[in-house]
Order: sequence, then C-alpha cells, then structure tokens
Amino acid sequence: MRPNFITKLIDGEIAAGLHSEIVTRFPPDPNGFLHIGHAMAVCLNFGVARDYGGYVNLRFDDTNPTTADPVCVEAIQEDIRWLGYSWKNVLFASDYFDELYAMAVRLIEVGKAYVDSLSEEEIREYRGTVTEPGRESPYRSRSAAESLELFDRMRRGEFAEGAHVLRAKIDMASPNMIMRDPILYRILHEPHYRTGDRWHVYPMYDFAHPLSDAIEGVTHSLCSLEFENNREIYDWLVDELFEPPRPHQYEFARLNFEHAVMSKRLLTPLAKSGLVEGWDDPRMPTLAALRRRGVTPAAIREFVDRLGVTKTNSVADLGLLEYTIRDDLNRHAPRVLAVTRPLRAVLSNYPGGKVERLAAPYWPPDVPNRGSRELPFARELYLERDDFSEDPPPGWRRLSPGAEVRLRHAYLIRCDEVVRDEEGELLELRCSYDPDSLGVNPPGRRIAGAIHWLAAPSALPAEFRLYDRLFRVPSPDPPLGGDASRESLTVCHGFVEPSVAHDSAETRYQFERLGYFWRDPKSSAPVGLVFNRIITLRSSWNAGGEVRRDDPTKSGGAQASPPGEAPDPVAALTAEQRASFERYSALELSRNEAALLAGNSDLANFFEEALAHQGSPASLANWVVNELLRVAKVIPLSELPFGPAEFARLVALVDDNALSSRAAKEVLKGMLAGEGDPDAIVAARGFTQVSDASALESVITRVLEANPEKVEVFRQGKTGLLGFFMGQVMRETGGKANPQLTRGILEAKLRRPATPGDR
RNA sequence: UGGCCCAUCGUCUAAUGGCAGGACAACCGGUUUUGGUCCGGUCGGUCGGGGUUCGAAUCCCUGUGGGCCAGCCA
Repeated sequence: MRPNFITKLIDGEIAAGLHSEIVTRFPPDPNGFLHIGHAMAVCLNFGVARDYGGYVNLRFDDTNPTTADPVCVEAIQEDIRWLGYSWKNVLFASDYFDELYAMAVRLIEVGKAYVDSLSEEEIREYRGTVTEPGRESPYRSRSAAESLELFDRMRRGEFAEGAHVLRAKIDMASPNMIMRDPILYRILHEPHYRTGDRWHVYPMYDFAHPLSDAIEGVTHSLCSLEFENNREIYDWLVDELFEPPRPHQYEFARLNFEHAVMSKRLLTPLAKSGLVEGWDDPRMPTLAALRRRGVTPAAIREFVDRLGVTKTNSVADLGLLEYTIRDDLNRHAPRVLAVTRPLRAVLSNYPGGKVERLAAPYWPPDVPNRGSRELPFARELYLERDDFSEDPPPGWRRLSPGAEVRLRHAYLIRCDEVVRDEEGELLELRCSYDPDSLGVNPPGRRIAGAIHWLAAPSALPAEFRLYDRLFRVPSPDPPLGGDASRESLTVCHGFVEPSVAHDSAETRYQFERLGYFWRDPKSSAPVGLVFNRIITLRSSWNAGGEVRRDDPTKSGGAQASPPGEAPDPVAALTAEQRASFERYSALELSRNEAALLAGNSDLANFFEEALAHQGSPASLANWVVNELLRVAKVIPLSELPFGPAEFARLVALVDDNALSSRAAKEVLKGMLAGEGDPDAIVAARGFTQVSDASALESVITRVLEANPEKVEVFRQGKTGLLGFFMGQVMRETGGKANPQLTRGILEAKLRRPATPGDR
C-alpha cells in the first residue's frame, strides 16, 4: 500500500510500541453483492493487515435477521478471494449474541442502560431534532431490576415487536443525535439464519459492532466517513465494557463513481429488473460483474492504490480504472486477430486452393514476452467492415477504393472493386495482393496503415459482446429504466483466428485494433465461442469514429467562493464579554485577539494569570491565541503539564531575543511533553539563539558552497529557493540561528555573484 | 438552524512551518506492420478575507462551499 493517513498513524503507534500485532476486520452486511465501491475498504483492511504482518477477520454483520442472505455470504467470500486477499477467521456478529446480551445486562446493572417502553413514534418525538435537544423518556428512571426483568422477557419473546427497546442511558441533549440514548436492542420475532429461533431480541449495529471489535482484539476498525458520528458511541461502549488495549475506529472516504449506481437500494432492484442479466452482468459495478467481464484483480488493486486513502469526499475517475485495466492487460494479453463485423474480400490474383501459414508473433516488440502462432492466409478473407470506406474522411489510414493497406502480419492489398447486391448494399470487395510485400514494404511506396483480417476458410465463428457504460447520465437516479442506455450492450457475430481453440478458456486476449477480450465464463462452453469485451483500446482516431465521451452535463470545477469579508468579531460578544474586550484592547491587543480572548473564558483566564507573572500583553496574547489555542483543542488547559507562569516565561524569552520564535515552539513542545520549565529545556537542549553575525556568515557560506547548482537556479530567478537555504541554515544550527539576521546575510550573498575566485 | 468532518492542477493525490511534486485526462511531437504500447514535451492548482512567522498549502480567527447525523438499517 502507498502511505496514507492510516498507515502513518499505525507507523507512529508501532514506533511508540503500542501494538504487538495489527488486527483489522472487514464487516460486510451479508445483503447484496460487493461492488467496486467496496474495493477500497477491502484493499485497505486487508492491505494494512498484510503490510504489517497482522491479520483480518472477515465478520458478517448479521445483526438484522430480516435482511441477511446466505447467498451473499458465499458470494462475498469469493469476491474477496478473487481480489487476492485472505482472512484469518470467518466470523459472524451472531457468534457473539450471548456475550453481547451479557454485556447489555451488565450495562443495565450499572445504570447505563434501561428498557424503554415508548412507542416508535414517541421515541422519535422525544429524540428532538438536530437543532433542539431531546427529552428524557419517562421510563428512563425505571429501576435496574425492572429493566432487567423486562429485558429478559423481551429475550424470551413475551412482547410484541416494538413494545420495548433497550437503550443506553447517555444524554438526551447531546448535540450528537446518536448519543441521545441510542437503542441497543430491539424485539424482532424473526428467525435468524444462523441462530434459528433462539433470539427474540437482536442488537443494533451501534452496539454489536464496537463490542465485536473489542471481543476479537481488533486494533484498527476502519470504516467509511458516514460513520464518523458513530465513533462517539463506539468509544462510549468500549470504554464502558472493556479494559485497554482497546480498538479504535478510523474513518476514510469511500469510493464514489459517476455513471454508476452503487447503493444497495438501487443495485438490488437493478439486478432483479431484467434490464441486466443479474448481479454479475458485465455492465454492473459489482466485483462479480467485473470478474465475469474479464477485468483482472490486479487492475482493481492498482486502481484503488493509485486513488489513495483520504478523508476527502471525492468522485473517482473512470478513466483511471480504464487505465489500470489496460495497463495490466497490455503486458499480459497475447495479441490475436478477430473480426467482429465481417466484410468478405476476395484476392483475385491469389490462387484458389492455396493456403499459406504465416508466422505471427503473439507480442509486439515493446512487450517483453515471447511466442508466436501460425496464421492461415487464403484467397478469401474477412476484413472489418469499419476498416473500409468508399468515401474516406481526411486522415483515413485504412482501406478504400484504389487504396493500398497492409494486412497485419501478411501482405499489402489494394481494393480494386466494390461488389453490391440489387439494393446497392455492400456485398464484398475484390482486391489484389502484392506477393513481394510479405514482411517488407516495397521501396518507394508509403503505406498508411495496417488492418486486421482472417482467412475465411479457417476462421472460427464467434459472438462478441461489446459493453458500454450502463448509464448515460453522471448521477443516475430512479426510475432506473429511463437512464439506462440501450447501447450498453452490442452483440456482434464474427470470427476469430483458429489458434484460440487451443488456449485455456481463461486467456485474456488483445484482439488487435479492437480491444481486450476473453471468453464469457458463463455462456461460452456449450454454445460456442462467446467473447466479452473487457475494454476497448485507447484511441486517438476520432474523425467519423466513435463519439468522444466528454460529458456536456458534467459540472465544472470547484466554484470560487465569493470575495469574503469577515464579520466584526466584536459584534457577537455579550455585554460582559464586551467589557473584557475593552480592557484587552486597552492593553493594545489586536482587535481579533482581544475579541477571541473575551469570548473564551478558559483562554482568557490563562492569559490573565500569565500576564500577572511577566511579559508584554501583546506578545502574550499573540502566543496564547496562535499557539496555545491549538493545544487547548486537544488537552484542556487545566490538564497541561505546565502553568501560566511557565508559559509567560517562554514568551518573555522570545521577547528578550534569547530565543527565536522557531526555537520557542520547540521548547513549547518540550513543555507539553513534560520536560520541565522553559529555562531548563533551553539549557538542556541548547536552544539559545545565535545572533553573532560572523558565526552565521560562516554557516551560510558553507550552505551555499554545498549547493552551487541551487545558488545558480536562485540567481536565475527562482527566489522561492530562499526558503530552502533558510531551512538548510536552520538545520545546520539546530534551529538556533537568528532568522532576521540570517535572512539578511543570505539575501546579500545570493544577490551578488559571490566571492571572487568562486566559480 | 445544532454538532462532527472535509477543501491543493479538469480528476485523484503528495509536500517534519523551508524548492507546490506525481499520476490520470487533455494537447503537441517522435517511434511503430495495432489510430495500441513506449518515449519526449505542453497546458494546468493551494476556496475567499484577516492574522502569527524570517518564511504558511500547512498554525490561529473568520467567511464560503460540500458531506454526514433526527431508522427499532448498516
């Protein structure tokens, strides 16, 4: 895997000695097939486990007995194996129903969960909205004993569905809707395909998922962005019920595509609609369909790897998938000849019964593979209908009346005559061949192009299925029928060269000039040869050819934000805060800093305490707002390993010019790490600023002499390199160089062509 | 309207606060018995406004835009 924010995180954790083994899990809902959008999740979870020498548990999330489908359980395993991954255990959330139930009981016992008897609608009403807090259920204060008894009776099936639910007791006013007493268990009188009729209560995803992770010892639970809000309940439950080390959930952006429907909601009806053949119809975005179409797992892995793992919502470019498919096939698919739309051509000067066997390499010179086969050549040929034009457009490099082309691996031919039937329909071509042109171009003749062909007597009949994207529009929506393209499948009847009869059925070919194909694994064997087109060749020929796939409907790039103007920060302050603001302003803080402090009492208190110790108000406010605020987002100020006094001392060191601000930030890091007070850190690590001009000068000279070519480039105008030189000097001096001084000397030395004798 | 998350070439994605780079696409050229491949080149970007800093894509504030959350789905 390429490095990404997940692998970097794990690298850090491993360096810190946090893990003995990395364990991930892949948790499909056994309902619906895996599709290309899942490929990211599969490659990430399995790739991380593989790269770090850990393992993956394949765990089917079968917490809902009404939707789980055993057919999908098998199909999903096959898809993952096909992608090239293996797991350590195949597990089911239902394996943990007993443990999960016991944990729910424990939660009730400690007063962290209760049985609620509100109706479904009431629960919804009580939950409030995203902008208004919810209200507590009257049953929330029910005794643990009563909840315990009710929950047990729920389990035994004594109540109707919906009569009661088990909820966590958290906070009905939480700004995160998910934390408003989330439902943990619901009554479902539904047999489960693995546990039968043993249970009448089933856990919700939010309950089962984190706890299953914890039970299994999963270290990294990687899921898609839409579960970000669920992380809070994940952490709450795991902290409540488990001791560290515990699993953590991380979210990444899942794959999105244009011209494809990928939600289960849309895919399932499509699979069953008759519009396509089913889940594995080669036009579907499922992995089963891609597999049947002939796409290689390596191409999909490469595609996912090139996209990368991030938290940015994005739409994947089909062009990249096409590229990785072609790139893989180009190196692995032998070239053979096939004609999809046959046009007969008779060579009038070639003897009737004669058949030549021409040696034809399977690979072009640029692909480092060897091997060749014999290609029969005869008087009667099939050419590609699209390779002949009676009225060729400019730039035509194929056959036309009177023109001469190369038959690939064979002779030059010229079209002498066009034969038509009574209706004027093109019937066949009369051509003549040049017997001296095998393997050589006769001197003095420019041959524009080469076309593919087949000797009619030995050509094998075959069916070709040419697939195009299913949907014309970038974001298809139901009703699906209207958006589905009728041209998404074209069936042609033509021929292939006889050599393919000897090949393994899984061989992927390049039919020269047509695209990559393989035999359809479902319909080929008994019926005859049926080839799926995996993908076309890239083509730069466009005149009169296929329509470019540019989308006029495609929206433009990101919209520029309108020229913005920040509102006055003071306007939002309360009267009391405004008083503080006035006080801070009098201290000559900037307007923004004064307003920020006035509106943040924790920060303001810290600031005022620091001010009581030493330092100028303006620099102190500067450091509090620009540096301390960042750490305050992670650690509450009260839990800092240092206090306002130490912070004030740090700022004073900068003000006294003893420390560069760069070094001061390093010192702050040290203080955060609990290394002691600023003076101690400065002494221990030798951070004292170097402001001695001659000392700096010698360092700078060294840096410039070590990078003569950079100096040259700088003098040619790439002034951005100043940052590079500054960085080098800082590195040399361990960040202690006085930056203003350094910059001044650096600029002076760079401007004029250095010392005499130099260069 | 509350909370959380996200924002870099057309697209996807890199860049311990120190040279904004790569890939795909597009375009131009070269090689070619595939209008393929390969090779060379061109075009093109840090969402806006303030601030911190010698230096900001990166840190702080703010605006804008997008995603997710009000299932007894996952």
